[in-house]
Amino acid sequence: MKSTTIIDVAKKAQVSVATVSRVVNGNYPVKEATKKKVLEAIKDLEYIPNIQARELNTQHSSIIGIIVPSLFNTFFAEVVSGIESFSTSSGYSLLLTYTKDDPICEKECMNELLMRNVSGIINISPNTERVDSSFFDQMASRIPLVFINSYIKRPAISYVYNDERIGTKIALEHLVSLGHQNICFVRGERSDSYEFKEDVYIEFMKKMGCYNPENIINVSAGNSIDTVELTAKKIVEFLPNRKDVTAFFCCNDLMGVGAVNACRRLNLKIPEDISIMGYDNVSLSHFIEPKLTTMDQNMMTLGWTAASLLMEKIASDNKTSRQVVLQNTLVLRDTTGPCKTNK
Amino acid sequence: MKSTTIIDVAKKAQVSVATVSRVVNGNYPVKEATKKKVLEAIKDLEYIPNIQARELNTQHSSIIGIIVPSLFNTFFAEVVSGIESFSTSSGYSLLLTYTKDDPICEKECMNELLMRNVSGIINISPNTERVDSSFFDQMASRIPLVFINSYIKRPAISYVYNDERIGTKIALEHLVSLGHQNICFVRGERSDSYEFKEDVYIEFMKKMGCYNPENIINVSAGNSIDTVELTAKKIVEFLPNRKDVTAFFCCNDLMGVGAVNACRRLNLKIPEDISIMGYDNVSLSHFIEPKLTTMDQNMMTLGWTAASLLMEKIASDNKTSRQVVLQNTLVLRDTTGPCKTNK
DNA sequence: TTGAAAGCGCTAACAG
DNA sequence: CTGTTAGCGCTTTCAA
Repeated sequence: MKSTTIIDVAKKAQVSVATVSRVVNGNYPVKEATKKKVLEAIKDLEYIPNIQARELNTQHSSIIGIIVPSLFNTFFAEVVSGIESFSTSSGYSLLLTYTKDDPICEKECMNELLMRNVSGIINISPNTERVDSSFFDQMASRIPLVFINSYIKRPAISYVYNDERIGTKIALEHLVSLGHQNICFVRGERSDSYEFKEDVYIEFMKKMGCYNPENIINVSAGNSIDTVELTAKKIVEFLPNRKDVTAFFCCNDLMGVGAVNACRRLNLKIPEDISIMGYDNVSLSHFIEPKLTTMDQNMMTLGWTAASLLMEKIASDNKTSRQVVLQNTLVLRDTTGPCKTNK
Repeated sequence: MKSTTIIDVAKKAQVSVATVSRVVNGNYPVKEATKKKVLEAIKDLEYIPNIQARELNTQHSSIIGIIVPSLFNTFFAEVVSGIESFSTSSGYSLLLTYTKDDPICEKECMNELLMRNVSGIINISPNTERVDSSFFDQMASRIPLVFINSYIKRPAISYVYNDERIGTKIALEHLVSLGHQNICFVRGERSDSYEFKEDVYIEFMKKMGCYNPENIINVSAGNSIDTVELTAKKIVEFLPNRKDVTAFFCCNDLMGVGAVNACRRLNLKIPEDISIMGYDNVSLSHFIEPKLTTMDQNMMTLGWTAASLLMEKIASDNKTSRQVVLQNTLVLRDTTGPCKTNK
């Protein structure tokens, strides 16, 4: 499987390899007649340039490394699409690695990408708190790094994330504006984002004078294939004993959909009897009916911005870092409505 | 951002680059003391070998190119996970490209991967009928190619696919066994898999003596974020004029969910009034309620097998090809039931 | 057990 | 405008 090289083309066209290189890259003047000869030879030989060799030479790579926990959660798939939409148009390709939610694996991914000489790395939902942060500092000094939705900040790394504190508040205010007071908080375990949201929730509810710690439900795994069903079961168990609850705030859309399913099983009408807020606005949230009211996490923008931040970093030879904060916006759909008891 | 090279290590350890290479690769004997010196230098300098240079030299690559239409349908994400589970353990990385359902783009992806010198390409759901098949032959002669769920077969390409003909038949038989006769076929455009499902459908319905070309609905984009809604709208339009239709066979689960939504909007009870079959068994199919009856496409196995077939091809220097056929199995859930008019 | 050196395919001075 | 040549970082003969 020996492939044709620039030398073969040069021989066939009876010119030097430099000339071939010139017509391929179009970066230096070449006489029209010569160019034609070369182009012909390229076509005859079905020559395709070897980018690896080119990039070894130019000391420049056009591959972006991506680190995701998995693609199973469409949140990540949507972010990757956002990255792709930016990077493809700038001539970059995507090298994809999986952490499987394992910090050790995450380190390996980084090393792997470094060896492959990618021009930069985008890490979606890094496990910063579980990996020695000096590791990230060290990495950041070697290669442009952009983190998406990371909670720890290091000076040499660029970040894009949503302000989920404000987003949570907006969501809760929406429910309150509809007259809800007994709002149940549904979360998963082991993610800073749940902690943040819970903090905001507790403070908010206390200020309203209707905080009740029993209204916090933890469904354990928050991003697994089982999250929907886990949530549904928990709520089917919980709700019958808590008739006063009129709304659910769910930390992500999987939980939101689980809540919808639970209420259906309990023969509750949505949103007449009970209101449900999701979070993320993954496609699932509008695939189901009633369509889920949720907070948009701007996945496409997240990915797109991450890619553009990475380009900035590459352009500045990794000398600059920047942070971009996006705002979650309320996506009003069919699962929230006026509180029954206040009608 | 100059990174440390093998030369730096050699200098620091006061040995030749060849020796460093030997300890890095562990493929030739090196005296213990020397090895220790080198290892120390590597650690001090935080040396990471440049795989691009290595592979340029060894004429061997350890990257697998993947071509997907998009990641919006989790079908693809799940297949990619299957590929990943095999390839990572064999030391291969994944270069991901998107066709956006565009045959031109698909060709570009192939070229892009070829230029990047990947060791082989896995194409998930190729668009074979719209691309000049000589293009694929030509590609196959240059680089190991594995197609997943492809329609056309070329001798130099390896294939894994589900026998969707039999699967489609099983699905249709399931509907017929419930008494359905006027079964509507819902497909998208531009994918081989729709074509052969339609073939089977037509033949099947003709044999039953109830084929009606008007019962074939094309929702256009079959794998986009809009597929669910597109399908729902089409069916909401279609169904009121076709009261005789009692069941839908949908070419994938996105369409299946769209059909469920449509029937709900029309106040039809599922499965009492109407039955719906999906196809794929993506997670979405059991996230919604009623949970979708569907055909399992073994996405993980599909991906895993594709990767192993690719390894075979690489090992044989692209001299051998093989085909693996998997069977779709019926996943009985809540959206199919006895035909009303036959009750 | 080690080093010197050729070369993987390509680009970019430099010289003509 | 075009050819010659020196590498990019690495592996691997071939000699020592």
